[in-house]
Amino acid sequence: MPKNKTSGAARDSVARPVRRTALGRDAWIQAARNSLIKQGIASVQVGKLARQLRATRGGFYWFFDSRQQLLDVLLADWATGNTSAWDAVLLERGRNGVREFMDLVDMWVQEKQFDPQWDAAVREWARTVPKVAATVRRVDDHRIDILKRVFIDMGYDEERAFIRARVTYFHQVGYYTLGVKEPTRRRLALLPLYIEILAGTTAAAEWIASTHPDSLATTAEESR
Amino acid sequence: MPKNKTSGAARDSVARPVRRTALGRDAWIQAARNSLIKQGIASVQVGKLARQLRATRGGFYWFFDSRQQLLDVLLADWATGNTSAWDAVLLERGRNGVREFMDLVDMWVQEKQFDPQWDAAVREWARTVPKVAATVRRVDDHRIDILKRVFIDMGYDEERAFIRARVTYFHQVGYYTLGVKEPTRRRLALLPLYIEILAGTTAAAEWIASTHPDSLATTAEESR
DNA sequence: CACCCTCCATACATGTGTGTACATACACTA
DNA sequence: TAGTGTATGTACACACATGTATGGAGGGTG
Repeated sequence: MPKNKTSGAARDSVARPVRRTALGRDAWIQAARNSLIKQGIASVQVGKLARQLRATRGGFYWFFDSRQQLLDVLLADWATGNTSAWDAVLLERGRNGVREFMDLVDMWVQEKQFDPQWDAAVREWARTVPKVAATVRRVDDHRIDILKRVFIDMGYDEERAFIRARVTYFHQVGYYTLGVKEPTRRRLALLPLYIEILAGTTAAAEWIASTHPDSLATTAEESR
Repeated sequence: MPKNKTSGAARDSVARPVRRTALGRDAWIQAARNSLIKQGIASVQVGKLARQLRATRGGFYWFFDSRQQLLDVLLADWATGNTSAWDAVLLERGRNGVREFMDLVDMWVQEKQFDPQWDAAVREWARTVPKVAATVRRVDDHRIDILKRVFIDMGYDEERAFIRARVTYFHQVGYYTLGVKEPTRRRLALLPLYIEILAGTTAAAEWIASTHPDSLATTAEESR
């Protein structure tokens, strides 16, 4: 057993500043979520997170028993955190169905309140881990059901509302899965055409005019 | 250097039968593709493939310089192999646009000629590897362009054809990304409703009747 | 039959990730 | 100021993946 401990700095000391406040459990979780979203579940490694946090792996195991436990937390966080915005739409029910639908559309266009990249990352994760797949499926079914109610409020019968909910949701998932990057302007310009197909109504123009008065709806060239 | 070689069986010899014929390069590629589709790109490991093939890693490096080279082949194979069916649709152009559209729909419903799981696996892979993402993007754009031409043949103007192509393609990607599993019967029953929304025509019923006379189009309960 | 080329097995070196043991620094309290 | 719980650093053991070096089995061909 070699006891070469003359120098306090070991091999992997990389200019680690003295931290005044403790990291805390949440810091590890946030770092993990960011890594998950940006580089996939395989990149969520204790050592990598430690480097990002300017720390070593030692502290991690104070908060978590194992890496797997962290992953479980990550999944649970997603299931509750990235769907709450959906539920809000149905809280004020009985309004015009079109209005409810536009609230969801607004959520997608703005990309506030819910993060499509987060969705995509978890979906990628789910493809190879059954437990994750089950959770994602629950969330998807829930969201589709919300959409279905919205279409029912718009006057569609059960079956047609279900199909439109599916088409709309699948379309949105595909849109983000393909990573389409368009400026908000362009997105708003195309919006009426999307709405016409998905919702079967042309009542998108005045909504855009009222919520985004700065958009001139210029139909520019496609710029995915 | 310990020379305990009394037994010919080493640590990783797992009842390996004497192989009469050589594996060949294609055997490695096929095993890799299967593993990619079923368990993701991270599972494509030289050791794992060797075990599946009842061999050791030794032979692999005779055909490939590195694991990366195998992955490159895998990507190239997908780009050419899983899109050829799309191109075939446009070879006999000038037919009825509805007919062309139905050919694509048939491809999706039958899940022949192209493998949605293969698509999903590569898409998952693309999310974290830019080079793969670039290839997937090229393929996606190409397919969307094909769909656009089909809609133009149906009578839509450029812009509307483009949007319908997108909605249709995104919808399909989402459908497979979510891993919806339905019996073909159920799928055919819902088809007219899908077509009505996506293509804006009700000309799906007679097509189903002519190509799938055995389907009674029973609108059963949803059974994702 | 000898030879050679193809293909595969074995052993080794290396890198990297996880989890555990233990020492240690810091803050807060008595 | 001594003490206690919280949080982190350091070192070790282990597992496993990649890639290299090298020997050898086996079939075709002169």
